[in-house]
Amino acid sequence: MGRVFFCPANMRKGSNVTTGKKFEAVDSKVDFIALEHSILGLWKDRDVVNRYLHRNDGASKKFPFMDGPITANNPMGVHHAWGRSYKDIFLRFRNMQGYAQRFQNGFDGQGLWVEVEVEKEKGFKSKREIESYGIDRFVEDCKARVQMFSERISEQSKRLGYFMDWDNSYQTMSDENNYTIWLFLKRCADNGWLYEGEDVMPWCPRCGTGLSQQEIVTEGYQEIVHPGFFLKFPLLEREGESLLVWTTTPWTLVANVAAAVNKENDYVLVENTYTVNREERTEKIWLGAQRLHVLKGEHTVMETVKGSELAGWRYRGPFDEVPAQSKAKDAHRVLEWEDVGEEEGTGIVHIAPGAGAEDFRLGKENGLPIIAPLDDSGVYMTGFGFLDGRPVSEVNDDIFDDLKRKNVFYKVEKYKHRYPICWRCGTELVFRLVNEWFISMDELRPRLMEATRKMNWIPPFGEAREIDWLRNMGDWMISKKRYWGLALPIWKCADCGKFEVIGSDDELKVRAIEGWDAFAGNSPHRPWIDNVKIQCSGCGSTVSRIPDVGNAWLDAGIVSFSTLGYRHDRSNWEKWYPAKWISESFPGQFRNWFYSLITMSVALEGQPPAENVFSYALMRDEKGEEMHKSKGNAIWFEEAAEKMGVDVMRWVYSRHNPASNLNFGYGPGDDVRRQFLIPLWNIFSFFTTYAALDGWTVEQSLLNQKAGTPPSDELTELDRWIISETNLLIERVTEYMEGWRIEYAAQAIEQYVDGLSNWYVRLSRRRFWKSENDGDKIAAYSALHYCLTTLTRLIAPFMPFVSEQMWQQLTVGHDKNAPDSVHLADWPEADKSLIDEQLSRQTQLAIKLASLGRSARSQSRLKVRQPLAELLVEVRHDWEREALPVIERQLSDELNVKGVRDVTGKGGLLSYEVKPELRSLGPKYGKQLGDIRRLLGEADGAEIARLSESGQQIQLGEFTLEPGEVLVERRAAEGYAVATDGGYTAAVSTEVTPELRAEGIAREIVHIVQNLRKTAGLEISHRINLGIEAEGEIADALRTYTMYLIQETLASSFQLNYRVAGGTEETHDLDGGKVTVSLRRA
RNA sequence: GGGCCCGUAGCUCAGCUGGUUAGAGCGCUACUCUGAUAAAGUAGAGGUCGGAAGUUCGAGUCUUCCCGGGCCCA
Repeated sequence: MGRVFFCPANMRKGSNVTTGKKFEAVDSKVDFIALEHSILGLWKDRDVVNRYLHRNDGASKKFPFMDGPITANNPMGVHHAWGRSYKDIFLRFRNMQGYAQRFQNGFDGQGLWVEVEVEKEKGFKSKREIESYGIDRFVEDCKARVQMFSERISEQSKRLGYFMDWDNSYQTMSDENNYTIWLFLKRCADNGWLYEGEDVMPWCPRCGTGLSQQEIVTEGYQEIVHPGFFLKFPLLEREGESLLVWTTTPWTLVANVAAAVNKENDYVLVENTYTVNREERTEKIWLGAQRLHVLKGEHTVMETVKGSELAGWRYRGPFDEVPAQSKAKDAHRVLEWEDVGEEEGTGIVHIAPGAGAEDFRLGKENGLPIIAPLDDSGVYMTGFGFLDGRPVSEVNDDIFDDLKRKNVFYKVEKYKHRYPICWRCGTELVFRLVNEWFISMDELRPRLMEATRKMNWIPPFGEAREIDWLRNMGDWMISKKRYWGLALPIWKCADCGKFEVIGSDDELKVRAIEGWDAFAGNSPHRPWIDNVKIQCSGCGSTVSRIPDVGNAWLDAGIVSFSTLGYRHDRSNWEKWYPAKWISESFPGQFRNWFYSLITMSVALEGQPPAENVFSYALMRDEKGEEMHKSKGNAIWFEEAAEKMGVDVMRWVYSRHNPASNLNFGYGPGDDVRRQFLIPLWNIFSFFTTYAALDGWTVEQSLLNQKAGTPPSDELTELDRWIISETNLLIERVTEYMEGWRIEYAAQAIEQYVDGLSNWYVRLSRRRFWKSENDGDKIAAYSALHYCLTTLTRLIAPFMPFVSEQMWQQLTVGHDKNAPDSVHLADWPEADKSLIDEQLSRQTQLAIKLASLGRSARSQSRLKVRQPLAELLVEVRHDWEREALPVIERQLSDELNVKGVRDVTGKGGLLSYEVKPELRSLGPKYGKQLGDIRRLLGEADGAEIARLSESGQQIQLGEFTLEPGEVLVERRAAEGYAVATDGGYTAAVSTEVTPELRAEGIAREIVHIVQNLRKTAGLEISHRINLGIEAEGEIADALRTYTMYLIQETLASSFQLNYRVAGGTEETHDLDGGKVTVSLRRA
């Protein structure tokens, strides 16, 4: 090694920046949760959050984040904390790198979810109750709820260590947000994309509103058991024959218009004999050829035809007598429909275009009449006979009886399937014919796809998911027949039918012909906005707003415009749009926020709203099961924060692969605390304890630029190694974080900490412990301090609390240029000149050989305290042989041997004993086995072992043995204990000479004294008076190693065969005799 | 029916563009070591990398098909 001058770039801030401040010892025991609270106080006292938010205000490079609004309807759970940790971590990382950023948090507050909670609070069960309570009061209650939970979530987020501009969060319920959506909707109308349509929609009878496609798919399906009704449709032109149909929604039978078959499939006519009420009955029934097993009783197949033969047949419907059927009953016939399958039911499908989404489409294609049976509360309208005025949920039994009476009932059996339910109240949905407002997607769809492909999706399969959604989705239904939400700015003339979209508050004021004064001063919500009337530009009539409110994803989708002053402050908007990145959980957001954000951005500006989309999966409990309040396995944020600690929580999140579900709980938290956080803390505690003891200060650091820069030979190989590793770590973590591979970054840090703890510190302990303040000791302090201060900044984004504590004690006041919070510090930059790949590989080799050496020692049954003469190693590569002298010291220290010898290629560490494998050789060779046994004994065991293990045949005199026909046993060569793995071998000589034995005894005694010091409650720095009573070889050893004993145990005085009066004492029975140790603080 | 993801040790998962003998943590047992460590080390196991075929000098990794699980759409 040449003389290299050390001066790490990240410490090169100028001369004389250090102070003579001493370190304060840190206890190895720590209460992380108390620490977190004290750090929260420190941040407050020093105004750290504010200074953090504005530290890059003047920066030329920027990295704008656009926050997806969190629903302000409930307190935050640990699953929210997961997503918010990602946001905070990447924001902190970029902030340390010096990018200007946006720190605006968002709250989502309009929509049915809030209404449902307020209804629960008030005990409302229907829309009528809301209206009699007063829409204005109800809306105010919704606003208040959102306000309350916004504050609650803000407080929780602060506890999480989430640094945001909390006083400046945006609200989707704000006037600005709503009016910006008006602008968007007007643009849609101008482009001809906005229309009012009739459709059959999934409908919640309790909430009295339709649900959009997006809403159903999230949590919208449940396994439900329904009655599967089988019934007969008698055919008009084929006397005595019936179609057998099946339905799980008997309430739709009254709206039946047609029956459908698949023209490709086979259908059969059967003569079916079965018993009803002890009476035998025979009927002719048509059904799918693959569905015969649904029949009761006996059957005989009479005829088989393709479905196309059935098309056009007319039948009598089950409810032809009710008035509402008057327009349909003569039209009942069989249709062809390719979607009819053979997997369930009878192969013949009942079609009710007014009560099913697919039915509606089929009806339109075939020009069928539509019968719509239900009102908006799920109650039958008039014209449906005995069903009139009855709620849909109660009619199954009566329909059942009625069909029996009409003799068209065949049978009923339970049927379990996935059925849509209301995602907020759990009510089973029905399908209803309604008028709703839509944004047409035909023109937008290709543009949305193009924008989606331009974005960088993390994980990459997100793009495919979004594209798949865009390909399959229908038009966007944006209306909702509710109260609390965006007031759709659509005024539709009752007289001429013309509708107009108002694009802003100013425009409305100009157009208003009445009601403006009643509205002015209120937010643009119901009921106040509904006062405002305009004049129809078509016919001049006075026009009211439609009563509908908007889909909540409009609210969240507009934020890339509304939060940036798109309407009034273009330059600000231009500065921050489009976002550099956004982040949400992916399972729901492809069709929700990602979708609406892209749609609105493309519609208004023709470009993607963000460059990068970082998304993540779902949280489960630690057993992998879904978390549910009712199941009792949900974890509240506050509880987790105070029990597990926020740093631990955040590290659990950080080290996890975001693309897969996270099994979260106290078990995994505990693992992180024990395996990562405590070892990390212990290094910190170790450093401060000894630095305080020795009075070492940063002024003395070899890694600061000072007059006479120290040459590298002050630093050991070990120091240079850990400094190299530190710079490698900086490189890696930076690269991973820039590539959004947060879990790689966290795992790299974990590996580094493990190496720092279990190799660097472990092997350096003696350097700190020895009493003289020499160059080697100063080098050790310098290296370790450098590592810790660098590491502190690398972990700051992930664990803001513990990193802050470490920064305060390692840097603040020691380095004059250091900011008073780690979160105001710069992200470290790697100094490539300090990275030594060769040294890295060499040390890896040392770690591997040490592991083998420990294994060998453990087989020798000799304690590591017993010094041994030498370690013999075999390695595989030339560079490894050359590296051995470099790592010799590390190995001999770690394994307590006097020297390391390279025996690569020399053999001899192992001897092999080969025996015949009798089970296979016996039957094969019979009596010749004796010869084989003899020949094997004479042969070269090592050579046979080699052949056998490389799968080659073995020539043994006249015999040729297969590789599996010998058994190889390894023995260590005489006088050695051996361990081998993957071509590497380590052996220790097991011979203990009298000299080695004496040294071993001395070390044993030191060990006993050290333990006794602990027992006596002495601190590390206390000096003692020591007395030992012993005889024979123990006494001899102590005489030889008196100086060693005194140094190691900090003894001011030592006397052999003496008992320290009034001290602590212990007697031990050693191999060489009894020994009594007594000591007392000097 | 279409799209996406997943299948590696008892459990939870790593394994990046194909490359020596597939790893970690947890869990179990035994032993060792310890004046930083509530730790650590060593050993014992435990795997036909879901299955089959193919491409290749070489496949956990690429291709195809199949099986199983999950999510989404229809």
